[in-house]
Order: sequence, then structure tokens, then C-alpha cells
Amino acid sequence: MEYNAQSLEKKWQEYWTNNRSFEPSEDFTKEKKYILSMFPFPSGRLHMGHVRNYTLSDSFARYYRQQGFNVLHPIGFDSFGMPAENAAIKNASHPKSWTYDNINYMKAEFKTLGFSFSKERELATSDELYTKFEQSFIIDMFEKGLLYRKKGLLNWCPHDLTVLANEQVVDGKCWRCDTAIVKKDMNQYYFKITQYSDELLAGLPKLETGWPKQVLTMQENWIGKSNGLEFDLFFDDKSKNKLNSKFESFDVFTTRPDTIYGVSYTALAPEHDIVTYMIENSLLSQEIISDIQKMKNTSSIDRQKEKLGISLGLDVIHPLTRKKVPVWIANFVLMDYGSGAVMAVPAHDDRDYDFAKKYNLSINAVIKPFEGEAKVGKAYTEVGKLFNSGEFDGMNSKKSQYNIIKHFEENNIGKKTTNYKLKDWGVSRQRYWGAPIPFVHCNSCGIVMEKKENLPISLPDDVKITGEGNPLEKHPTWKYCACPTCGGDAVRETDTMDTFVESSWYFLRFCASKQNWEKEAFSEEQIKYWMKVDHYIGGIEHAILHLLYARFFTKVFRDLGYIEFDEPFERLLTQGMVLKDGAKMSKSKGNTVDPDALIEKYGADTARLFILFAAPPTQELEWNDSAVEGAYKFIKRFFDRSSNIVKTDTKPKINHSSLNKDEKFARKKVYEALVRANDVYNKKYTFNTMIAGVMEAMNALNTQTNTDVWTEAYWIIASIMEPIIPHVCWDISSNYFSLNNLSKQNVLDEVFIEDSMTLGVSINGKRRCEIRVKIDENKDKIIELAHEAAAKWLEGKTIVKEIVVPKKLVNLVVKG
RNA sequence: GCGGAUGUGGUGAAAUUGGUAUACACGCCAGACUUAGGAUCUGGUGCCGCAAGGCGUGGAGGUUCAAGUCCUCUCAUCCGCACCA
Repeated sequence: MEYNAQSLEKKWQEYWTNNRSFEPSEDFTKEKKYILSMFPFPSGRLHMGHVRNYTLSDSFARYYRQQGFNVLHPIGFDSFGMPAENAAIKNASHPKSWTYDNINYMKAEFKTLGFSFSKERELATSDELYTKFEQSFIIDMFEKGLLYRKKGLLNWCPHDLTVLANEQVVDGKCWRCDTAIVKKDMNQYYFKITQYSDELLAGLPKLETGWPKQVLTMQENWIGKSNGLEFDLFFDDKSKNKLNSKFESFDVFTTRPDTIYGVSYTALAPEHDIVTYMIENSLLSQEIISDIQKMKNTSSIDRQKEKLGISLGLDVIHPLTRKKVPVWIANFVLMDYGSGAVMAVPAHDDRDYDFAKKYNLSINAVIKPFEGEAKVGKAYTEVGKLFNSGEFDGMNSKKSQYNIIKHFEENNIGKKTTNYKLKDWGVSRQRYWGAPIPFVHCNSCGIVMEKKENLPISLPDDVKITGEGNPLEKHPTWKYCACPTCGGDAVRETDTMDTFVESSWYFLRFCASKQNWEKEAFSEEQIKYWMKVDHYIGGIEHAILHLLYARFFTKVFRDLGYIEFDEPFERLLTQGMVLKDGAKMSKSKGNTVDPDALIEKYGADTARLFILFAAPPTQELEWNDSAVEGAYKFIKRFFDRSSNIVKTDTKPKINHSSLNKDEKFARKKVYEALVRANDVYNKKYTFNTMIAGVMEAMNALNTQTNTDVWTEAYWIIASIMEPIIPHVCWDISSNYFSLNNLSKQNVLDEVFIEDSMTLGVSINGKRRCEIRVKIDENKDKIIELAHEAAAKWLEGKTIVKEIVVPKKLVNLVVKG
């Protein structure tokens, strides 16, 4: 029979659908696995990154089904978000129809790829039922004080009168009309994620067994906990007068109190209150004011590229030396970290050093190395010995931090403080295609929560997305409503929510079976059974934000009493990007590979096999058309050679000792592949080497003709390859084994027993030859054999050392 | 700029974590079969060299009997930087 991927795959896809093969059981006494891949934004068509993501999760899901687990492997769509509006602007379409058309198309694509998703739990986050519960949670969080309103700086296009996302700002200009953007201070909603800073940080070590270390490190750095000293710097009288006595001092935070005597200037963020006051009261020249404006309108990343400063003509008094210290504005001082002001020690901080050099400010060293001298021409940032530091002279700089903080505290001029880089999470979006924030602004009651029975607050359908203004704000009627508290005239909040909110709890929603979706977000019983997610698979680009937000929501839901665990994801697998010609696949570069075309030509199994074989999942994947061809040929060979096997409902029993050398070797290779397969799902995720193992087994099988060996091999290989190339494996398994082999496979140790082995022989670490020895050969005999084999290289030399590494090699160290 | 990663044949990659570098595959070369081959099968293939041998894991040093793996410095590429998802 000829291998025909298209008809074979279609046949099994229909079979799986008709048999509801992948719907989880409601029998909660069975052992479960919850396999989740990050759900996609419905951009229109699947791209290779998606194929990689879902091939990985599908392999896990299928593997655990074979192992007898009750598997939940759901899928949905993260369907709110800006691209739907961008498409609407571009094609004069409606975000809703664009989104749901895309979803339908992509669902069909999932089917052709043979992904074993539970179709009955499919959801889109833009569904009203999803919005309903999300809004309800938002209200809960508001009541708990975890959601609040404050001013925040946004990118504002003065021409389109709209807020721009960072990606819509190109070189400081609006992407649509090229107008220079300005930063605008607007009221926005924030989640108080900082209330959980410590817990989010403390939870990281518990994830060490299941999460990649790099992700934990990135999150740790992102939360950015640091201990240090906080103190006030007081203006001298002259400066105080300049400021009309409005400000006495400002607050600074430092993680290096040991360098306090080295302070030679201080720097404020351009957004600092004092700067704002000086601008508003014309205490600075027009020229300086416009420089400050320019600085403020520069993105935080661009600001760090070139250090810029502006002298304010003010001085503060050093808290210990009582000397005058000039006050500057510096573009690298961030308003939202610490107090937006720093003490600068150019002698011992790289940034401060560059800045001082540029503006010719003094550099006062106060720490020197324990031995020798510090390098000239750069900041000395290492630990050392204090000098020029008053009573602290001679102390170890690291240890002096404690003493200096103590000194500040005893004299009541400063205190020990902990700071975090983590900021509260701004969730307001001034856009249409998102979940409305369920609040109402009432003239008499102020900001009022919507009543839960009125949820969901749905979006109006009759809008035109033009890219100008906020569509909900502009809508003629939508925002007008009665106050839920007093019944008086009120207006709805027109901000919608960040789409990261939806993706912060979708994994909980998946636990609920569809018949209860109207009634509740999820049930306690279902959550208890399915959570946590056993394997979570997605792109490394989500290492920080999405994963941190999902962890935050989990802790909040716990504190709201909805769930009983602290962390949502037991194990995390972060996949690398899919590249072509060394670059990320993108439409603009024209280097995309269309999954549909690939499936049409070779079938889904080929696409899946190539993707898992070409690189380990955590690494970048370089696309290669001829390697895809190779994957296809392997499957075809695998299918063709199934003609060597005989029909059976049970695995053949083989007497290993009666086999010849080639047969034994083939069997050993097959079982080696099985051992590797089990390792993949449990710890290593190295599908590529597991597949290589199967290929080795196939090559070895081909050197012998024993039908039992062939049959046993296919019984096992069709089982371990089924998670990867399911269609062809189901076909073979149903043709020959009544599908009985698609189940847990046991390793037979007897096939690994050998009586001799090969050892490498090295001279001075350089491999020269090899010897064959009995498995339990003693050391002296091994050395003797090594001497014989390496005689040529030992001539005229003296052996100074002989190293035997059991089961590996012999190294002879020679001289002369 | 800050934080995180990656770098091994012509190509994608492997190496049980300090122990025979290049498994498996692509490509290439040769052969077989064939009217034909962009099908299939068999064999070969790190680089230099006729050979002996030498060299070889981005680069430069170091530790070790032994380094792709550990240390120091350095270069290049990629991811994230809070309104892309």
C-alpha cells in the first residue's frame, strides 16, 4: 500500500472527531494531566511558531493519554487586542467579525494538524460569557483594594487625539500621521501587583524543579528587590529661596550607602515634582524647559542610550559632610523607581561616572581595593576598603553598609528601605476591542462598581474604528447610564482592559466543562481536580509579563477564596523562535512558510516530525525545506516497511539469547529509543534526540529479517512515535495491532546486557586508538591492553601516569 | 543602556554534564536499479596533507592527566524592557 498522507490523515481526523477521542473524562478519580499551550491571538492564519507550540503540547497530551492519564488539553483564543483594531482601520472591517472569522479559519487549521485538543472547551476571550466573569473578578479586586486609579503617563498623538501603544510610536512619532507624540498624564486603573512583590519573589525557588532557570532569573530581576538607605537631602538656604520655600528637601534611595562620602552631585528624574514646579513657575529658562520636555518625551529605552543632564542651579547639603552638592536632572533617573531622585557617586558607579565625565563634575573616590590601586579612567564598583569616609575609614565597604545605615537611623536622618523595580500594572486601554472596565462615573457617588447581576457590560457593535479618539468615548449613547447606586445620571467608564487580564485566568476557565459556563466561571471541584497545569508550553517572549501576571492572579484568586494553591504552572517549557534564513519569520521580511501549503504537500505528520526533529524545543528553530523533505521520506519509509510485520493483538515474545548479532543489536536500539522517549516527557524535552534514536533503530532493523523482531519493534515504535506523528501511527497500529500497542510500553533490561565493550585509549589526552575489553575486566589488564594497542605512540617515552575511567577510556600520560 | 540566552562540519544539530568531539538528519560525492529520475537502495563524507601526521567546538588567555563542558576577558546574534500578544 502506498503512503498517502492526505487521505490517511483525513481518515483519522474524522475518526477522532466522531469518537470524541480527546475529550477529558469527568471521572475525577482517575489520575490527571493538564497540558496547556499558550493560546493564540487570532491573527488570521497559524504561523510556524503556533505549529511548534501546539505540536509540543499535543505530544505531551498524547503521551500521557497512552500512559493512562485523564488528559485535559484545551485550546482557546486570546481574541481581544489591538491588531483587530489595526485591521479594522486598514480594511474598514469590524474587529468582531475580523476576529471571529479568523478564529473559524484557525480552528480548521488545528484540525488538519491533528492536534488532540478538547474541542468542547474551546473559548474566545472576547466571548461575552468570558467578559462577564472577568468583570466580576475585577469588581472583586476593586473591593479588595487591589484595583485603583491614578495618573499615569501615556503616549499621546495630538493629531489623532488618541493614546498610542509603544509599538505604534515610531521614532517618537505617531505611526499613522507622523505627528511627534507627547507624554500625557491621564487617569488610569492599576492592579496593585506590588502588594504581592515579596510573594511573587519568594515563590520563585519553589518553581525551580519545573521552570527553566533563565525564566526564574528574569522574573527575579524584573521584581528587582533591593535593600538600601533612604534619606532626605536638604536644600541650602539660597536654593530654598529660589524655590519659594515650597521645597525643603527631596528623598533619595541608594543601594550603596557605603559610597555616601563620595557623593558629588545628585540627580532628579525629569518628571520629578521639583522640576515640574520649577517649570510651572518659570524658574528655568525657556531653553532649559524645552530640553526637559524633549527628555520627557523620549522613551525609557532611548533615554538610556545617551546620558543627558541639565543643571538646575540648586544645591543640597551633604547629610554627613555638610558640604554643598549640586542638583541636576538626569535622563537615566527613572521617576517610577525609588523616589525619582538619586545621589550620584561617580567614583563608584558606572553611570554616574559617565555622567560626571560628560558634565565635568567632581569625582571623589572613597573606596579602594584591599590591595593595589583602582584602575584609572573608570568607576571602581567592587568591594574594597573605605577612605575619606570620616569615622568609617578603613572598613570593608560591604560590611560598612550596615554601620552607615545604622548611623543614619540613630541620628534620625535616614532609614533602611526595601525597593522593588516592579511597578503596579496599568490595565486601562483607551480602545474599543477589549473588555470594558465595569465601573460607572456618577456625579453624586463618584466611581461606582457595576452590579454583578448587570454583567457583562458588553461592547456596542455599531462603531467605526478610524484610529482617531477613543471609539467608546465617541459613541453617541453607549456610555450614558443610570448610577447603580443612586439611580441618577452617570457615564460608563470608557477604558477597556489590557488583554493580559484575559490571559491571566484562562487556564482556570478551561477547568470548567461547558455545560456550566453560563452559571459559573469554574467550580471548586473542577479546579481542585485539574489544577495545577502540569505542563505549560509557550514562547520565551512571555517569560516575564504574562507569566508574572498569571502568577499574580493566582495569588489574588486564592486570597479571594476561589482557589487553594499559590502557583498555576507546575512545569514550564519555553520554546524558541522559528527562524528562516537566520531571521524571525515575518511577513515584512517575506520569509514565512505557510503551514497550510506544507500540510497540503507533505501532510501534518511531516510538519510535526520536522519541527520536533530539527532542534530541541527551547532553542531557535531554523527552517529548512530539504530537511522537511527528509522528514517526509522517513515517514514514508516507516509506513512502507510496516509490510515486514505480522498482524497481532499482543506484543510478540522473543527469546533474546536465540537471536543473532544483528537481531540483538536492532532490538537493543528499539529499547534504547523507548528509554529515551520516556525521558523526553519526564525531564529533558529533547524530542530531537529521541527521534534520532528511533531512526537509529530503524536503520538497525533494516540489517536483519526476523519478523518477530520487526513486529515487536513496530509495536513499540508506533507507540512512542504516536505523540509526534499520530496519523501514520494510528494507521499502522490499527492495521496490525488493533490499536492495542498505543499504551504504556515496558522496557526489557535483558536486551541491554553485553559482555564486552570498547574503550578509547588516549596519550596525553589525545585519543589514539581503542581496545575491546570484557565488561568486568580489571584495571591492570586494561592498562596492559592499552599499552599493546598504543605501543606505537609509547616508543621512547616514559609513562608518568595511567588513568582508567571505567566504561569510558584509558589515558596514558607520557614524557620525553 | 539594563536583564536573559545562544555561538560546534557545507547545513540543522548530538555529546550520559569534566572522560573516545561531530550521533541522527539535510546536503554533497560515488555506485546499483531504471527508458528516465527531482523516485528507491548501498557506500563514502570535519578541515589541511600523497602520506606519516597536524589542526579543529565564535575569538584570546587560564585551571586539569583530560575542557564543547569549569574560570577570566572579548566579539557576534537573538529575546524582554511594563500600551504587541
